[in-house]
Amino acid sequence: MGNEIIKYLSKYTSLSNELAEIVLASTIIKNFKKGTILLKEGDISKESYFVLKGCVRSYLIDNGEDKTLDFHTEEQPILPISYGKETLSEQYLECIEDSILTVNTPEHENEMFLKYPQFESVCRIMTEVMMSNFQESFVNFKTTSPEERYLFILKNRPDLLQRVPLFQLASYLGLKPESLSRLRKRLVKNKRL
Amino acid sequence: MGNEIIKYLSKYTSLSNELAEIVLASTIIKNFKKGTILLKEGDISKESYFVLKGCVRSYLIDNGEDKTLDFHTEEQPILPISYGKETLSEQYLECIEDSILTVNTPEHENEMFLKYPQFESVCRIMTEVMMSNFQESFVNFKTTSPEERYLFILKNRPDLLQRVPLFQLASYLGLKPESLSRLRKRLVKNKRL
DNA sequence: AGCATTTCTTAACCCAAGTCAATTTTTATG
DNA sequence: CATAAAAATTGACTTGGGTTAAGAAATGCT
Repeated sequence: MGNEIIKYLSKYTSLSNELAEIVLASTIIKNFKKGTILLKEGDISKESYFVLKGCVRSYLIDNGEDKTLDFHTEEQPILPISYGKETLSEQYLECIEDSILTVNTPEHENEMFLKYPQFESVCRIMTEVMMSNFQESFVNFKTTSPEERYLFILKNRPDLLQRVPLFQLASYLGLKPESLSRLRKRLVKNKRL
Repeated sequence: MGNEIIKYLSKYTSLSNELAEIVLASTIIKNFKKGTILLKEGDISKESYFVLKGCVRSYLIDNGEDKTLDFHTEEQPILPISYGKETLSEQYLECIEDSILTVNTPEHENEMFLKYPQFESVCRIMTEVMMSNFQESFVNFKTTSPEERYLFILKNRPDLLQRVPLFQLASYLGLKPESLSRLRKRLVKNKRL
């Protein structure tokens, strides 16, 4: 447990064995019980994460309504919107399963940058990769209907349907639970899905 | 013209006078006529931009349908989704006004990083800022209705309504032109807007 | 200026999502 | 295991966006 983060970094940036050792040695891994709130509205976000095991839901309360922004599962980074900023978070992060996460802070990062300047490059590239992936998610959301989004999840993250309650999935897809219920019914009827 | 980019960088990162000079001296500024396509489907994206003057529309053709992803105007960076990646772009970038842009390439960046290692830090921070802003845009889009999005534009980027044809604004808001037309009519009727 | 093209608006109709309310199913908990 | 609570479904009704088609308004062009 823990070298997943090296595997992940290596996918996008060439990491020397030396630097891999350093990253691995300085990575903080923590366990969180299901239900743990990692970040809540009004907090200042001081940590970013990487999911080794489990599932973290990102959401916000908008006019009293709980709206899921994302589900983070194995091998995915979690970068809070206000991470490293002074502004108060509107975002919540909740472990919806027992989870094992690497935990990172701006202070820790800066320390690493000073000690190992090559690490700055790794982080810049990773942020660029995350930006690119995130842009793709946005495009995907913007150019598809709720039905297409549901089918996309079914195809690309089928595990989510087992791990996540439907009413949370609904808000993730931009729907009310009742509508997701009807959408699913419609699919079964029309396409024998 | 050109020191806007320094002003922009300085908003988010502390730039030494020396580094500011260097950035300014090595910044490439180009003029583009209205209608210029900076990036098109199938291209490999080799340039990122910063708008000094004008307007660049980002869009893609999805099932034959033109869908606007963003409008980039003065003081805004343009980071193509596939910038620096090997993958073929699905995205288009078009100057919808005569525009003055700074032009940047991965090669140029890497050169700068080698010569001026502090510049890597500037770029990392800028990418983090862009990531954060972009996440906020996504949240905004995901948690609002087309009407709310229209009112948001009206409030926060009123210039767009003068600069951009409504049918392009419609797809930006996630609507068909006919629906935007009705939406606007509805607003006038109900809220005397 | 005059004509063609593009953009914008309007109307009628359909369908999917929202709303509200009630019920069923599933899950948690003593 | 029984009961309460939470989650999911269903139904009736409203509303707003998509579709198609037509016409009006604005813009471009020679």
